[in-house]
Amino acid sequence: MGVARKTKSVSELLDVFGQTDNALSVVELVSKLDQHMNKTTVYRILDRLEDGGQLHSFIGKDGLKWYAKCQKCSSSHHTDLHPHFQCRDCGKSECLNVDISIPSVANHRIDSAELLLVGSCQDCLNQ
Amino acid sequence: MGVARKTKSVSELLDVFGQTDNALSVVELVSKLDQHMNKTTVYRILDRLEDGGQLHSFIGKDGLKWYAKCQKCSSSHHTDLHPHFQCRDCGKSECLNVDISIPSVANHRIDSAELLLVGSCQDCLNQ
DNA sequence: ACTACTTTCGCAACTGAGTTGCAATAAAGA
DNA sequence: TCTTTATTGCAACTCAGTTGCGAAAGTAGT
Repeated sequence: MGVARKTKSVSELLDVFGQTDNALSVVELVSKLDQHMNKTTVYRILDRLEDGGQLHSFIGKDGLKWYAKCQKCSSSHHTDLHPHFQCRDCGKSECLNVDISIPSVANHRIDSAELLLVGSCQDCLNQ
Repeated sequence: MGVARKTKSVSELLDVFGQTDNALSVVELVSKLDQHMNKTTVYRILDRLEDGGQLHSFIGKDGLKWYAKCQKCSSSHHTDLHPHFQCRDCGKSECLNVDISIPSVANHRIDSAELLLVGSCQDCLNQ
């Protein structure tokens, strides 16, 4: 389905994603939008935006959920297969513009893959 | 540090891992060992075993933590870098004996990587 | 075996991310 | 404007994982 109605909450959330190229954790979004909407609403809108192909999500190294804008994703399937990077120092995550190859595995059907790289980002290396 | 004392609980937990080559979710372990030890104990022993290099862990597609036996891991760093597979039908996870190449990323220092493949396992394909 | 020391365990209470049900609200089309 | 239906807020809940502390059990020394 995705988003059916352009509500104020939806545009506010999209605005936040429009202001950055980084991925955003749900926790961060909920607290950033705390004055504007309920956390349940944040969760539900993120769901719908992912459903509609505007956002994609991944699980960070600590098990928390992150969302980022889609570049080449479609609602049917996410063609924009790319790794994600998470900085162990500052915690920020980002999408990487790198192609990855998914190994084929005997006797398994692979539907999707998620590669998470953990290390130090540029900002944290320079200090 | 790892495990300093060979307690009954530690050997029971290692026994469970000895009986399978699959990865085991913490949730599964806690419920399987429910009659034998407290869940806090399970969490703490798993921590110590990972610390000592006997087990390694990864985060499943739903954000839950999984553990598996180490083959070539050391306590200093896990040299046995391999992807993990999780079946979207039955939920089971396993370590894959496949080498993966970690892309290098400009202006980032990569310390570790985690590749999770999601799809259908052999058992679920055959039914 | 006994003692002393230190790690480990159980318990109970807690934290925090994510979910659910339902009544109230607000888009969008007629 | 009216009606329909998606969306929102709220409050309560679920459940994985954590914490503090007193009790129990390894381990080393004698």
